[in-house]
Amino acid sequence: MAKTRNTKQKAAVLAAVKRAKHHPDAKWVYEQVSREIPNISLGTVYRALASLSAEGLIREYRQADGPALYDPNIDDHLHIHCSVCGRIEDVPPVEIPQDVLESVRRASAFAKVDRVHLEFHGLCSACAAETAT
Amino acid sequence: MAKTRNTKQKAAVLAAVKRAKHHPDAKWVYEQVSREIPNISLGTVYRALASLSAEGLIREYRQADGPALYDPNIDDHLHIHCSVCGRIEDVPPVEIPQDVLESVRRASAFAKVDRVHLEFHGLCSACAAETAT
DNA sequence: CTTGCTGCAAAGCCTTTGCACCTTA
DNA sequence: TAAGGTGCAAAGGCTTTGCAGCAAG
Repeated sequence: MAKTRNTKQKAAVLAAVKRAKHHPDAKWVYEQVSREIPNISLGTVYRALASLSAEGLIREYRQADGPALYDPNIDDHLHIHCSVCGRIEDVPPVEIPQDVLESVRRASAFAKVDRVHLEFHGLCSACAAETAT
Repeated sequence: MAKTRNTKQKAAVLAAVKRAKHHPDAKWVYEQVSREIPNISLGTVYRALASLSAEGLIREYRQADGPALYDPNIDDHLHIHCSVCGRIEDVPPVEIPQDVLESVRRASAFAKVDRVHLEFHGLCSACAAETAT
């Protein structure tokens, strides 16, 4: 890995992501960091986010729709999405049994299966309460 | 659902997706259909794909990176991606046990968990053969 | 005839990138 | 002072959309 410098921009981006109480996107981070460094550019935010992800200090979470999200939580975990409001919460990892992976491998004729993407969708309690109304 | 008309454009788009031996994107479909209907527009292809997906005749498969893919196979199934060449193959569905879903629901404090997204990544046999060389 | 569909082109959204200047180590 | 980072703005990839004319039912 190429050596990376400590700049105030990158530090501010890291701090912003780390203090987020959700899974922010680049725009949110940009707005946050702009308060401290008013002339920072969005391009720099993207570059810092990419660099921090590569270093493992944050996690990049690309979604099928919408912008990439950045996750301050680098521990192993999964996500659940509320289908109504879009809220995303962390949940503990779920293990897929080896024999299931093996059957997937056989069904696909792949040489190996090394990664599984698992994500949940549901209805968060806030939206459930509103719906009930 | 609003009633939808049968146009030759839509029929040609459906036929193109159905005869695809892979998971085509809009551009591929556009190129295919252009042979029959040379002046069809890409916008129409997108609209037809959206309409056919809504009708359940094909399946839309949005990826985190790259274009949306359209799947001629509407039976319940999952996908495995080769991390080297990007090839995508279908695999049979994998059931997540109810008690696992329930523990996810509890961990997230969601009212319910109704959908699970599961996808595999690995190394396809063709790429494995090349790597071995 | 009515209303949805089409072709065209423009715009939109998110992200990356080229470049000249600046700053870190 | 060398090399990576920054700001700016432009471009890029993919998709959607406004509009006026066309065609299916």
